[in-house]
Amino acid sequence: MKNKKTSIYKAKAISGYPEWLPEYRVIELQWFDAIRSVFESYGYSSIETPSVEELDALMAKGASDKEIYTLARLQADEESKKDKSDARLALHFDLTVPLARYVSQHFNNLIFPFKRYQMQRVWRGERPQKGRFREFYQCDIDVINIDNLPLHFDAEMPRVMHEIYQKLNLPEKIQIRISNRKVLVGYLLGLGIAEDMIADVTRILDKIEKIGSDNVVKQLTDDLGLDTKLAEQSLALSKIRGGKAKELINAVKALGVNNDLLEQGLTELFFVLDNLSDLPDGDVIGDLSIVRGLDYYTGTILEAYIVSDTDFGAVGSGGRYEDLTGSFINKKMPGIGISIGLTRLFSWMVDGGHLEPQRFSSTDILVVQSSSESYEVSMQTANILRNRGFNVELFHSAVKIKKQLSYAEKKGIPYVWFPPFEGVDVHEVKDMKSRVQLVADPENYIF
RNA sequence: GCGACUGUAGCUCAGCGGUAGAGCCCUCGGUUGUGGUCCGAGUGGUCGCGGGUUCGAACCCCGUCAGUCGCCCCA
Repeated sequence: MKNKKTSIYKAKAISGYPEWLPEYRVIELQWFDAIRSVFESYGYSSIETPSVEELDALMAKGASDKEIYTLARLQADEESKKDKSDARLALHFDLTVPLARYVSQHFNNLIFPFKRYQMQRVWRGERPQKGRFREFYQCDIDVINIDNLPLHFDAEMPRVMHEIYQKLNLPEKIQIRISNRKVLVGYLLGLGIAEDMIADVTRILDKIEKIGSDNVVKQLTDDLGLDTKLAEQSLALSKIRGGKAKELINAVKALGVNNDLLEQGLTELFFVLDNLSDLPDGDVIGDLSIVRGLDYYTGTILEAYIVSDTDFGAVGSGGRYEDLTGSFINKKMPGIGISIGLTRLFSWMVDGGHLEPQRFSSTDILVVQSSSESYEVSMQTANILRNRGFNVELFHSAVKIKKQLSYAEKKGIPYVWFPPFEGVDVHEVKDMKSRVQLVADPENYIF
């Protein structure tokens, strides 16, 4: 190994691309299992779509403001770059657009309403930050149907979300906040705000919790030119928040704005909140400051936050879209879906020290190798134990027992097995925790 | 894309103009087949990179790259 230091590529983490040590990865896998079992308990089917889609497909919904990673071949020369036959590929930035493509493509083979779950990495080129990654897992469920989709599904989504957060053993409460874009948009239109300003106004209203009411009014007036009264009226809706469906609806009505869309939205929101009223107080609330991305959501919208750390950002979100597949197929297909931000939530747990590191490996038994001549007997012993269903590791060289025990200790392996060796013709097993060592038969020893 | 701060050993950091340091980790040892402690020894650094100032730069200046946090946006 004459590698000159100067030629070594210094190992370093790439910002925004998280990875965990084995003792935490185990827990991440447990999370996947827990989430999957809840998804399946509600009858969702699993699919997986490729990491890439054609760039045109990803952009079809006009989501061009997302930071999309495109793929390029290192060997691509000028000639092939001009080759139009190669469609440009890009990494998906969420799982909803791939779903739309998938449903359109496999339309004839799917059963509707199509309920699917998908747990995959997604990629976004945004600048990394605390809780914000460039590569991360999203765990999604969506229901998509032809022509119309019952409102019951709008209530099922937060219920599934709630169940998952319960299952993950989190140290802090997660709150699911629900609103309805028809309420928000209808209210603002009813106030007389121009349709083409709705997006800008809602974007600012969304910041109420982060920057406070005064600053919201300031931005609405300074940046958008709303007069102070209109700004305050706009804000009035966003201040409404609460658990009881009826009171929430009445509070909106008390603002005295009349608009058909608003009425429709209130009816939907009431249905959803009322349906969830059996859940513990504060776990699910109506919150009219919720805005969500403006791309395709049209009805119910929801976000989930860590109550003690809302600045950390949403750890789950979702909503209803009137027509998801419009750009892929000539059918109207409404849907509703949610996404659990697994990586964000998991990283919060790791960084906050909320996770108890697990064993480095799942090895149950380490079989000692006494000498190079005894390799055969050690291997046979390991096989016997492995055939009985245990996870067994055979130590990789005949070094001092001290080193082999130390290895087992560090890896958290609970048992060390000593096959017969010179002078001793029985097997022995040591319980690392109690330090007790006994004569044992690998064929039938009960651990 | 914009702004603030930070880059010294594998990790956490000290040093802040005069020949590179600590703790942890790792390796070896404290005799015979037995791990968590303790003791001793050792390996390991282009002080992010490139210029400049200076007799002399890890330290000062400029640039650059990277990281962290915030804005934007979002899981």
